[in-house]
Amino acid sequence: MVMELSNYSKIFKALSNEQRLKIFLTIYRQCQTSGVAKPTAGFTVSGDGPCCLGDGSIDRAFTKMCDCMDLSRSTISHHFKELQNAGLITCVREGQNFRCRVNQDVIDAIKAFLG
Amino acid sequence: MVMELSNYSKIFKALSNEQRLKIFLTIYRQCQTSGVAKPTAGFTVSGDGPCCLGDGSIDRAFTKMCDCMDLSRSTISHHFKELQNAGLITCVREGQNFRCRVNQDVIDAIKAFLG
DNA sequence: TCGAGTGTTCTAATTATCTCGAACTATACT
DNA sequence: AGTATAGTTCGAGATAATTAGAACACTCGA
Repeated sequence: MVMELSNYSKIFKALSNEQRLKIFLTIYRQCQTSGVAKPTAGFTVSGDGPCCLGDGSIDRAFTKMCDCMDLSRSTISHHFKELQNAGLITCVREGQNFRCRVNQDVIDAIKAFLG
Repeated sequence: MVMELSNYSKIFKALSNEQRLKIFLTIYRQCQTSGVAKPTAGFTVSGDGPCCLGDGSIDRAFTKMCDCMDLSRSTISHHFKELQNAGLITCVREGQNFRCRVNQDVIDAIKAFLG
């Protein structure tokens, strides 16, 4: 996957906000295509328990995330859009909610980019 | 290497600016500890030739980077500081100049973080 | 169809980032 | 010492990011 440098900076920017990074990790860990939770290695989140989404999906993500992240719906919506815009996640509507998944290609591209 | 989530967002923030990312790549590709240029995979830089630093080191980096990146010395200095602050690079003074290297541990931590 | 729940869009305020230029400090060479 | 070269710090302006709240639109169940 070959991208412009500006794409990479855009991706890094999407992950540069701690709240947004938390959202991304929630999706990444709980909503893998394999259905298996993929633990993201080597980090701790001080003062925070696991996000309240624990049913293996991120249905009703926005509202639930509002509760556990102390951010408004509009802010969470904006963060989701940023992540989508960077190509990191894809969301498809399922009724009232969304089903989101991480684009593994992009993750792999970042890792390749970093050597 | 276990870090707080905030450390990761800090690292991503450091790489989120395209100019700074360009600086980082210049160091990464030309200043590896092995002494071997490490090509960073999977990206193109539209409209830009290779950075003018082509002698295998980044001596006189600031001034040269000013020339080829069209940024002032103070701005470049600031960007270097950001990269150091995030732990991505380490710079030691050598006379009038600096010798910089990328902290491979941090790069590896990012890759592990991304699964 | 009405109400509750969910996500979006717009607006606005606060805060942070990027950048430069000027003045400054440090080093090297003569 | 004097000069040239290198990088730093400070101040300030412009631009961008973060966030909330209000008003809106969509979906589902009764």
